[in-house]
Amino acid sequence: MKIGELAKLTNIPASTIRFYESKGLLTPTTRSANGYRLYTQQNLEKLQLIKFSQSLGFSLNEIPLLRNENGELNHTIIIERLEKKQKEADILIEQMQKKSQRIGSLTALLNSYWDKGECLPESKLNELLEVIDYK
Amino acid sequence: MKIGELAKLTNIPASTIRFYESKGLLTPTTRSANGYRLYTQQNLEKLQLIKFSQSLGFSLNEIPLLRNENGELNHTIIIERLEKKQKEADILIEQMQKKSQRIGSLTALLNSYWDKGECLPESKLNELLEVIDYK
DNA sequence: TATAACCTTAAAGTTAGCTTGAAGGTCAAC
DNA sequence: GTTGACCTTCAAGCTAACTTTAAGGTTATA
Repeated sequence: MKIGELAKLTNIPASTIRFYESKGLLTPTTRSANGYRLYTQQNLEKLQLIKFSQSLGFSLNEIPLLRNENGELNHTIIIERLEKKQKEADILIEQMQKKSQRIGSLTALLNSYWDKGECLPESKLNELLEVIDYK
Repeated sequence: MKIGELAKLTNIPASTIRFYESKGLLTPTTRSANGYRLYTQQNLEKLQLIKFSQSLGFSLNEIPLLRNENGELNHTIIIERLEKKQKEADILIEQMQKKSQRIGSLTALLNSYWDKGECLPESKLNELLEVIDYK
């Protein structure tokens, strides 16, 4: 199939597919006589695997590292990196939860000032940050 | 105080402080005769508030929007935006939790293949993605 | 045959939040 | 009087993952 068809099937812009090629991530198996890129079902699956890997938190630079020299997926490395990504994700979750809590506390605090008809004393920032457990 | 002192006190590089000024976020109250930037305690607090706002998820472009024309913090807008940021954070947490679970399922699946001495069948990607609840 | 919908390449632009570099002025100490 | 640590401005560079533009070749259809 030509690049436009692949783009439609995967919902990935042709420009992005060409960009991935320039990064060495996905080279079409063949070219037609006129120079058009021709993709196979395997190419399509590899493209989907790229998007899937991204969704797991892998950068475009990391994706080729999941395969060994002959292009096969390397189980050992994949599992190792997956566990690392999971740890990173879990740390991020914790940080985001703290952030969400801080926002909640801050909102409550601002509302209590507001209810008293007062303004947030910008000079009391440091106290404020302690109240909502920042730093 | 001069920019170097402010940089040391806040642990923010002088280049970053100048960059914030170029973005209209923090203008020093005065300049000395030789053109050096001179900052006050209020300037320092405003700088810390910038960093704090960033930590809550506000972009540099959003930060000025939290103040009204005369430069005062606008409670109504702040609370409105804080609630929006909290929702965004909570959505991100959910997504990250799903991602972490997907990684866990995928790792388990890969390990089960591996234990049987088999390789991941790249062509069965679609089945795989269903197993780990992707899409 | 013309026109629209494809395809090609190479290079530049985008966004955010900085950092780095070049070229030079200021100031305190030795 | 010179060395070194400051400060100044303006401009360019950086990263990631694309997108856009320009200039041109190909193909299907009316």
